[in-house]
Amino acid sequence: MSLVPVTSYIYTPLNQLKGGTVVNVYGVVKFFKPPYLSKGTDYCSVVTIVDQTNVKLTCLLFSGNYESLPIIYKIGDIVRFHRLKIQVYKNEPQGINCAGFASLTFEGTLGAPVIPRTSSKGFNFTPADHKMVEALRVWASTHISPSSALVQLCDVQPMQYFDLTCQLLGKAEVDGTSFLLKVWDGTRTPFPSWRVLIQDQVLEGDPSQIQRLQNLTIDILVYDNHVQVAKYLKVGSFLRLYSLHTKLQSVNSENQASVLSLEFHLHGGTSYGRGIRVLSEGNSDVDQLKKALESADLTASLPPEAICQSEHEDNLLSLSSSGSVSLYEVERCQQLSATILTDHQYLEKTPICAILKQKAPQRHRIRAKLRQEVPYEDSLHRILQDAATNIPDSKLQNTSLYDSKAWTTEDQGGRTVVIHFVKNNGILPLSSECLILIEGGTLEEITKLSSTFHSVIPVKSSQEDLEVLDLSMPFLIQEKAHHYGCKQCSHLKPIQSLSSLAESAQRSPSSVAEVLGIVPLQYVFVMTFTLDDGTGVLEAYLMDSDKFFQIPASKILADDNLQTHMDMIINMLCPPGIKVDTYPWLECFIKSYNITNGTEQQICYQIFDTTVAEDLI
DNA sequence: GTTTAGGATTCG
Repeated sequence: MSLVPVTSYIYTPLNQLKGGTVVNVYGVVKFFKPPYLSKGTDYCSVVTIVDQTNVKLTCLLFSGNYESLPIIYKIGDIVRFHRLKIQVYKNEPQGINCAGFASLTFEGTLGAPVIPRTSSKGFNFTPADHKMVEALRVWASTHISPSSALVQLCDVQPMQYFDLTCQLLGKAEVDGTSFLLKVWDGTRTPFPSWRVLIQDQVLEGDPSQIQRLQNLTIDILVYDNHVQVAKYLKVGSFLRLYSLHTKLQSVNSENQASVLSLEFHLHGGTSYGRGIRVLSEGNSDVDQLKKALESADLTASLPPEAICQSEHEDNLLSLSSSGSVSLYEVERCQQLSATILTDHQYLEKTPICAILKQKAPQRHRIRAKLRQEVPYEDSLHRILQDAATNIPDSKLQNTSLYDSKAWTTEDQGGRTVVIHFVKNNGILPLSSECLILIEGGTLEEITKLSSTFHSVIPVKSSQEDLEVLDLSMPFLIQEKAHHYGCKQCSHLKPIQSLSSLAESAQRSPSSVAEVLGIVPLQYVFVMTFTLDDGTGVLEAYLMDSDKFFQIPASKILADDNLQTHMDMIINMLCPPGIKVDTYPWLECFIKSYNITNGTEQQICYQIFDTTVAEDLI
């Protein structure tokens, strides 16, 4: 045993971590929450790193001293942690700081100087460390999506989360739960910033500077836990605000014209790394910001002009003055468009709020997101559940048309299920050729039965005869093919009408529909898209046989692959389980037209000449 | 000396 000072540290690759050990690690920051005051006594920072083994490690770092937590500015930064304890949480290794924890942080950009950011004094840094940082930079450049380029205010879009690098010009207390920050980055937003009402005397900052830069200055409201942080920020300091949220609002001004303004919110909580961090001088992003401030377009700070829809329609057309899409780095379809236009590319974009104020007929190009979460299976479940409360009538069982068999479930509140096996000339066909009617079945049961029997019709008992359910429900199910009827045009006939069908016709959806008085829906995708671009919401119809989805509507019922394909497209347009804000953008052409509904005039919108982008299908 | 949080957007 010798007491020679440690001159070289061993760094454990992230795929070799064992619970209960204390290790030294290097990694690229994949996610982080800037230090914030925890509910306990310490500041907390959550940092997820990854290394060349492609294994991730989430670290919980606590300290009573804000400065001693890693000085991470953005995703892609490289960190070195010494004396990190590895524990196991939810069956995964997790890092947590322990006595003697120390960190260094480096910019992750290839070629940038290797200068550690740290509060540690007398830290050890060798040529081997230098190499380690360089190696991680090289690896990250091909394995980590390039760290999000700086989003400037001229690039921001309505309805977006992004990180903003800016200088603080003014601040003011608004109320207990919100605080106003006035900031700028030298560029001008595509829509004028909202102005948060405050009492003049509470604004801290240079009023003449704020006045001079008013058209380059935005108002940000920060809430809840961020208020404390905001209070102590120094006017003039350089900041990064993480996961700032934009929202475009249409506000009626005094003269009744609508004025659009862009709101900036830093919501409460720390989800997605929401927070504020003061950037130190010498940071390359601060240098870049300073250059932008110096070269700020002073013509952009000419007298105020509200963008007014009735007078300056043209000003509204472009959502981004730079014409570029947001640089916040996510999948292609989230920032570009999941759809492409097949014609009329000359049309410029119009915000929905402007379209809603115009007369029909018109043609517009829009960029919006689907708003609805598709309730498809849920609504089928609901219709079937409703139908199952209807008590099957034993008088309607075992007729000349069908043989019936009834069950009562024991563990489901005595739900009764009746299956009626439709006969052919008094004889039951083989199950693979048999049409059955089902009362009280669940979607799972119906799906299962449809794989055994040729066709399934969900029914319920009514006064005289069985009848089909709500036409929101398929009237006929054949394996995975769901056949729907038109709610408006169908005039339902009793189920006994099936007895007029010949054997082969019993299995044909069009024949079944005809005798039951159902007008089958034509093979056209008919959908209502609720489109939202942050300025307004518009309901547009899509009536499409093959163009939009590039799937022939007539073929989809019979083709599993096409159905899967369609599901994928729909899931891509409105991914289940995520918020609308993160849905992909859709660029669409819509045309407006007038309809008369009784005495009421109404404007409707239909999507045309738009198709789902090919690289997404 | 212990707890904090344990990534996974607000709803103002």
